[in-house]
Amino acid sequence: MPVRQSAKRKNGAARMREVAELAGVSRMTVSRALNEPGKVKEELRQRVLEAVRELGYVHNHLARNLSSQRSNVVGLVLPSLENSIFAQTVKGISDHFRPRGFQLMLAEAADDPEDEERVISAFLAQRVGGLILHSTRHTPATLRMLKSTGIPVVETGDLPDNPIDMVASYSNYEAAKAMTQHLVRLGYRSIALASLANNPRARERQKGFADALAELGAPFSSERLIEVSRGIGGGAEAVSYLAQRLPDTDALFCAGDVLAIGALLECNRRNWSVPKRLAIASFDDVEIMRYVAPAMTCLKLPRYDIGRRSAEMLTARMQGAEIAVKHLNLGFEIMQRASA
Amino acid sequence: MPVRQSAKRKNGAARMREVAELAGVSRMTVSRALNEPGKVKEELRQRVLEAVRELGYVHNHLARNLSSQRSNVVGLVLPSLENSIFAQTVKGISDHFRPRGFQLMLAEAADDPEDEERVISAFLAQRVGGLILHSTRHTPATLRMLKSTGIPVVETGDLPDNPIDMVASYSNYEAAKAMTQHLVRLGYRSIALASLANNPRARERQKGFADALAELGAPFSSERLIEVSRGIGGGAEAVSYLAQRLPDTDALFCAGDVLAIGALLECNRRNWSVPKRLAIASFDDVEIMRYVAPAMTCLKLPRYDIGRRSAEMLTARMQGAEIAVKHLNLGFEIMQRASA
DNA sequence: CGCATTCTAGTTACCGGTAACGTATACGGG
DNA sequence: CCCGTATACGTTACCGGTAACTAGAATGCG
Repeated sequence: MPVRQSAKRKNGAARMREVAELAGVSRMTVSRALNEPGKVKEELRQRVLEAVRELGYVHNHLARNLSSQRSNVVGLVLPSLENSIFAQTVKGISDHFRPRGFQLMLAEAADDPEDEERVISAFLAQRVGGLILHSTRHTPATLRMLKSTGIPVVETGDLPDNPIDMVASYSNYEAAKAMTQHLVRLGYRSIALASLANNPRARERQKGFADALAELGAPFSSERLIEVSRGIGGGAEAVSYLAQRLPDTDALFCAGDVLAIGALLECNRRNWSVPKRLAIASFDDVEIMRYVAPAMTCLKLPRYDIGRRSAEMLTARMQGAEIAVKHLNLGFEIMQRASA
Repeated sequence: MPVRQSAKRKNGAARMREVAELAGVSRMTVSRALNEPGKVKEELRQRVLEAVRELGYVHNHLARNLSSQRSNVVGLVLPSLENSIFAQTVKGISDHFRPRGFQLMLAEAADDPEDEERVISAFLAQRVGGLILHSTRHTPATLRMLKSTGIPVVETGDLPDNPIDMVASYSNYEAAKAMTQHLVRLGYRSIALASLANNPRARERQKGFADALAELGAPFSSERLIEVSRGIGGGAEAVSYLAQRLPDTDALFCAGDVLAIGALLECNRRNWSVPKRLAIASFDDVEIMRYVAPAMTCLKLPRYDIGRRSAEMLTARMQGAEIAVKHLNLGFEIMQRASA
């Protein structure tokens, strides 16, 4: 006695062939009804959709992507999953992708190009259709892999000198330089920069800071580049360092929102009035910056837009379009508040 | 004149068949050399690996997953991508998955079950091998879909009454209740709770709060359940509300770290001493809680472990193991500090 | 009204792997 | 020495779709 096909399946998921049989059409018609509705007559399309509903059919994008040699999946590589700064970028990406049927694959590569290489290699194995890399430093092997697959890539996190493909970012160098110039214009004479070590973006910020001071003929020495540890404690370290080693410093520029909060709290603890005893400026405008007392002067970076625009460029290219402007400098803004 | 096979390919990626030819073995041997190294003689395995290197071959997991009817991809649904609270959970998941060759697909479903249904449906189309849902409220259609595919699912964010499959979480009800009892023990007599609206987890916290007060015979009325808007501003709203409507309140329990910070800043602005004029306790222990003045009394929730344990259970099940304990209550801790 | 063109749906082959089974060789024990 | 069992690799069929091509029907146009 023949067993009905559907009863044979270990896995409950219906296949397109069953939908086709139920609707009395060929598989190809089902495929078209789902992917290019305009190419199937309304009546048949309805029959197909009803069969889909009845069987609880779920389109198999694995098979679709394999067969069509395309992909609706995009890989995103972030330096850190814990830093809420990146959350806005992820949100921008996700907001763009969701209504368009793209999926986001996420991985972390802690500012280590070797790590990034492994992660990208895994993404390529999944045959992602595009990549967003929050990093501009890559191993030669990574560059080779990306070149040879030819998938669209957006780099962000900084404006690289030799982009792989597309870019959507602001310039860490320019932003740090602008804020430094701003502080000088405000009258501060002895400025220090606190930033994290081992981070290419932090290094660009240091360069921007140093160059701004040099151009303005303001006093500068490398001891004004303070490298501190991650987290709020790092901000406190910076202030303690100033108290001990550079007590004449009148402004501290923190290359990160968390550091700035840490510095502010440490000033409070020491009863240093901000900005009178020490002015503080921050690199990132998160919500709390507007609410602390004094409100924090900072750079406002286009975090959300970086995500949105990256996703836009990527989907355009994945759908075969050529992009007119491949390198987006999304700029920044200085939010002048009370802390400096 | 015959064209060499490799020259025909539009897409540069080498296929397994080419690796097989170069190594002088069958495709199957290549597949085994990559997936079950023990089943291939060392010499052949080396030949295969060399061919892989020479051709820059990247294993196609799309084809692998389709053919093997398995999947190395897990879907994660979060209520919000912007809330840094979830970042720790994502990190826990990612840390577990990465060394094991699993990939993470991410999507947002803003505490809306309909939204979640769409997202899950898209994940099923991608044939994810498992799901982690930061939510315990689902549509009937969602439950049907998940039941029929039978893939392993971990719910988190709260302890649900009728779990779909596995659970790894703490109890919002119990946590809120414990903190409320703690505040009462500390001597506070007139306590209010600030939380967000339209959020099932917030509702559980309200219940725990109300029940704790009821059991202790402490005064309670529903006007002590303050619903505020998201963000730091929400915390300020709560304090303003108390100032106007319930000035005798001596402790404010904030159902979220951001609200607590907002409340604290608003108290500073009003020159209300914390905890003397108003004690504040928070629901989540983020780094800043230890550093604000006064340091914030709060609940410490196992955010990272939720991610790690969820991923552990999922990978075990995806590899065919049966799980002894499917429902994990990961508990919480009260961090007694200075703000209450 | 006849023929070229467009539309619609079906057929065939293939995407790039793996499962299941088959076969030859090596091995071990009675 | 023979046979049962591993071991190591190959063969065949299939996973669930889509591209490219084909054929028949409908439509447009001079």
